[in-house]
Amino acid sequence: MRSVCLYGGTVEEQTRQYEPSFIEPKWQNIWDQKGKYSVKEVCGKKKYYLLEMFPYPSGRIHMGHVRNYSIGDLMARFRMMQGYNVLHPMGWDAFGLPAENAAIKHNVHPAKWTQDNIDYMREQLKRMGYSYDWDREVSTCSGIYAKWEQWLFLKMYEKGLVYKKEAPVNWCPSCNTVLANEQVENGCCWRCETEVVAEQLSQWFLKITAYAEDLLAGCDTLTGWPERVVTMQKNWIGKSHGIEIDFPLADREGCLKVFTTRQDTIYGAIFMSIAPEHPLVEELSRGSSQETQIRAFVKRVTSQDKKFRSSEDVIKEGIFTGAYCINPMTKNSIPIFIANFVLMEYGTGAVMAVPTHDQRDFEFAKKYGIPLRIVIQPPDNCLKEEEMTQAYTEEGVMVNSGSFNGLKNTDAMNQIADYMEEHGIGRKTVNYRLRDWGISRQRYWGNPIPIIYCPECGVVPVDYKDLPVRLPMEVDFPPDGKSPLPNLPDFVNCSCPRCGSSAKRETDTMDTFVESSWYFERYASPSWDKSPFDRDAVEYWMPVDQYIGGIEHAVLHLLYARFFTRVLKDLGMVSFAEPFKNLLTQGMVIKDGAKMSKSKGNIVDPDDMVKRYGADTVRLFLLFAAPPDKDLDWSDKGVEGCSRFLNRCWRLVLGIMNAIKSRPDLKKGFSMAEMPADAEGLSKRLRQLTHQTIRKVTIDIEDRLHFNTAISRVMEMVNELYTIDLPKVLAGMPAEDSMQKKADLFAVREAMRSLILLLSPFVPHIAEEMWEEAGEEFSLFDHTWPGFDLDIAQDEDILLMIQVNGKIRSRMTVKADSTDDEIKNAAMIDIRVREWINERPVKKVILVKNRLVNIVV
RNA sequence: GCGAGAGUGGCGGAACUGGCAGACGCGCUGGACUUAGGAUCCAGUGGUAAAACCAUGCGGGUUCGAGUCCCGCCUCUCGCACCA
Repeated sequence: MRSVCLYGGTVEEQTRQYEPSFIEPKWQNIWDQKGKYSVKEVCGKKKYYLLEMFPYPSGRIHMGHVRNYSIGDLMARFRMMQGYNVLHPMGWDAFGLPAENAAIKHNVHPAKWTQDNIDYMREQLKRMGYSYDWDREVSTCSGIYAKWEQWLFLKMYEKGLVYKKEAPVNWCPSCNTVLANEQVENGCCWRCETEVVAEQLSQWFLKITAYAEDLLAGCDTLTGWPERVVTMQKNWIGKSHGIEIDFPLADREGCLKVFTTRQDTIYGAIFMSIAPEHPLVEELSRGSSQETQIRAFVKRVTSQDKKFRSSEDVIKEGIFTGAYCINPMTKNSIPIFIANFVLMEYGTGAVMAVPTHDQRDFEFAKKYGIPLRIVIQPPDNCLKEEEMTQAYTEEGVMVNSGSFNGLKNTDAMNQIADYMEEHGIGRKTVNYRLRDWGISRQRYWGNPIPIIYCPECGVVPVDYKDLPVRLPMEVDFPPDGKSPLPNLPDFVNCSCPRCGSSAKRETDTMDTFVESSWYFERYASPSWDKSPFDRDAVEYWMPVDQYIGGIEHAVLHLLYARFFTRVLKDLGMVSFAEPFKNLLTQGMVIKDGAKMSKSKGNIVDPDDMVKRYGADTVRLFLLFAAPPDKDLDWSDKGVEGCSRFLNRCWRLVLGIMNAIKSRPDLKKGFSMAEMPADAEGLSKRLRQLTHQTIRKVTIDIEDRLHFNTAISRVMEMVNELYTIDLPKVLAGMPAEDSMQKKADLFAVREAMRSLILLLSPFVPHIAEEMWEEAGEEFSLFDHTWPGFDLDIAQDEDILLMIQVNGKIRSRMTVKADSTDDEIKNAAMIDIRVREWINERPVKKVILVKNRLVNIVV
């Protein structure tokens, strides 16, 4: 017989303990059995599509997932309570390399490994109590998903958006596969950080560049996205306006095309630099006295790995080809160099070199003793070629530039471009940094590319009726990490769909970013089998109203998904171009100053935390410790604080209910819910607190996405309720009924109900349990989000600061309806204010409504 | 180098359009209740002897009033990076 003390130990009654390990599974089962979160399209009901980036089934959920999904669940439940028809699905980005590595290491089939992981992680997510509609679960390695993705590939093929070409590609020697440009970070593989090397390979590409302009223009419509993500996308697309200029070759046919954005400097172009990979390298250097040296140079540079070659501190070097071309403006003959810093991937792979006004060209010219020619002079001082120590890249006045002399270079830009177009020297062009998306992967565990190579017909797409091309399940994984597919005759050998002769199947699989480019549409009709998705369902749910995920996909996944959506639109399959209306990029979970990772040994396992504190506490902590878009420091102490707070809420609600239950008369008044208009005393104080809290929490969640401050508002309310000591107040209420008693009881109930409702999207289990304890009906989540009344929330008395010369010297309370003059006069006669004014004449009195009075003397 | 963001107590973080700097939580200190307290409740907690003064990276400015706006620096984080 132990007494649990409430409010200084006055209540000698056994109070039920808060036991998350009991109540959390309880409510999870109830929600599950009642199908609480499965949704249908309801005509006319306002929808809300809340999506979190689906996980790769790596084995276990980590804290970053838990943070991501806790934010999502909060927002989903909040919208549900606001009356939206909320789609909140979950699935698995299930193809990928780790499954193959596991196959080699543990001798388990990737399909089994993946499925086991999915089963385990699904249980982990269920234990967190997220409001997913599990009926819509999608796994991208399933036959049906693969089928419709291959179908989309073929549609794109028909549209000319898919092509195969031999090109230098990014090869990751550790993953044994090719990577897209977006998947190379600082010259290293995005997944394993191995240095990427260049390989010449024949590869399948998706023509994302055909949408470069549209993707860029669409950026301006992404008003619900973080600005930096939009900027990153814009930079990645990298549009630049310029002009393509023809430099005729001297002593032979043809010309060298260059792309430049600085046509104003063309009169200073006194040599030419071309990339070592440039197709004219061979021809131009033929017959040169140093042909062998040129070969050696080209070979050396092209064999350097990407990271090394593109790093800033690589010295600029080059070699003269022996050939010349003509500067079309000066008509001078200028030498053509091969230079290591010129990129074949950008522009035309050739640049006109203007050493006086481009730092790279300057360094190059200095090294090889090429003379300089200034064509732009700064407005004030006069540059001299022989005194220059660096290139002058600022604005200025044109000199040495024929008929353009004397013009501001910024003004000359267009005039020169026009002149060149008129004289057939060049064409205005737009150039993009964006490259086509290489999707071939030399891997097994991915979606097969549905293509057949026929010795008669060439490249032939698989027939639609033969979809999907299935991965063979009987496979041995070679220990060298290479794909087993090319060595499987049953898979490779097939007959040509066109002529029937024996043919070979494509053995590359698709980049897994293809799956994540349309899964959000698949959720709308996850078992649909007539096409990738049911158009009506997609039109009902899409676009995603709120998308939540890590910043690491700012370019990769988000760009691909935008591209795919545009393709679907052009295929007539959807009506919209942008898939994600609002985007929230959540920060990382940090421990001891570093991102949680196995190698750092600073991982906190969600399972352990849930076991110790319960899912609600973990969720609350992740939402409370930082705003969602900032990095979050994991703190064991902080978690305890959240656990403590939930216990406090629990005792508060149960304490009130105990007091009510022990007094039949209170119970009666308590449930009547009738509020007299002119509330005074307790009820007034309580109602004001309640409505102020509702107001702040609602704004914090809905408008500002500041969940941490929303929680702090609720904490303030709880603290305030504790100082009132409601159980004691209730116990001391008179036996006979009165209007005052009714009002007070109503206000207590309103406060308690509101408190639980405000907490519910953060901590749904304890909220549901307290709701039940408070005698309310299941389910809390059928109840609408509490509204607030501004009149009730309004303070009658306002505390005003009084400043003298901008420094706070006193404060006073005034009635909310006081006039300006009343307030000013009241401030002037304040004793402390008089001392500070000290008989000096008052120059000015500034009044800021509801804030302060400032007296200037 | 370019672009974006940030710099506030011992710590995580508050402060909407300029208007009580440090909400809320952690930690710490004291007290209450206790056989006990690492449970719970109450109080305190930026600095300094101070009711005054000083404090939001540094230096200027605008203003009655600046964490917030402007100018110039410093530092950190992120993205892009020889892009012609």
